[in-house]
Amino acid sequence: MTNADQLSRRERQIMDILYRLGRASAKEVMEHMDDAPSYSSVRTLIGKLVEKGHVDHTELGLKYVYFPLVNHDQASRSALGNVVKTFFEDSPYLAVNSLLDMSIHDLSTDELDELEKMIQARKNIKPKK
Amino acid sequence: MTNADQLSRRERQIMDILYRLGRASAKEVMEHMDDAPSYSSVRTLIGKLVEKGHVDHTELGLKYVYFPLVNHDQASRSALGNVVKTFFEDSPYLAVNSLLDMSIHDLSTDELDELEKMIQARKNIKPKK
DNA sequence: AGCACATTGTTAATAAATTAACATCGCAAA
DNA sequence: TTTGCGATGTTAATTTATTAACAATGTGCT
Repeated sequence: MTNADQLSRRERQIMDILYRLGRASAKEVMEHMDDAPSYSSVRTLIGKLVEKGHVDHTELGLKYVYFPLVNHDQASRSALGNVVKTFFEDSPYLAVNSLLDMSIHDLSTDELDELEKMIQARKNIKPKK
Repeated sequence: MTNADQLSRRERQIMDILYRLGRASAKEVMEHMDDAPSYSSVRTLIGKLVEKGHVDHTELGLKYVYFPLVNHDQASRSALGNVVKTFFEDSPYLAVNSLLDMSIHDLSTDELDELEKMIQARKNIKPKK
């Protein structure tokens, strides 16, 4: 899976919203676009995503509720991997480094503790040098 | 800086290559596109990026060498931030968590040690609860 | 000087994305 | 029932992206 994305700007924008929300109606998608075009346009775009197989929908009562077909976990790894490849020389270490750096104020001591435990656990799994 | 990106698929693709390489000639950019169009097309696209103010060039000897105008560090933070917002509920903790998870085999014990130290350093900076 | 080569500059045709008008359908309230 | 509302379905016009042909420039070699 290299990068045969092929998503246009608007399509990517909508996919991101769907990943953030999990699932959403066309109207909700529109409300989450800060530069939204008409409702009609949003529906056309979603329709294209459905055609391309990126999105499906269920009929919840009257309205359609759309959701991504590639699951959240897989998509997030892919997105993270791309950033690591593009900006961090393909080194997860450098990426984590930067992430810690830029979010020092957002991480609680509890979370830092958790991360430390997580790293220690990983060290134990790996062979000692 | 929300997301007034406005970059087309090809433009984004070229920007990513420039960020990976730091700087590159049109020819080099083309060689790094696995689905490259003609050399002529690549130059047109780069030209548009220059017009839009995303890229500049210096004349190195005969040829032009292009490079991103937004510096690597700033761009990487932005890209990482977007992924965190889209896929990790805006939580750096969850992102680091996932990054560690997906790259367990790529991290050396030395790197794990480094990360642990880094986290400990951050804990010391923060007030004890 | 004159030619080959590598590069940049200009322009235009084609394809795709974006936008949205208009039509339709189904439920629910009067 | 019929009217209105909230939604979906269809189609088309417009804008933007993508592609690339062709011209021009400039260097270095013979």
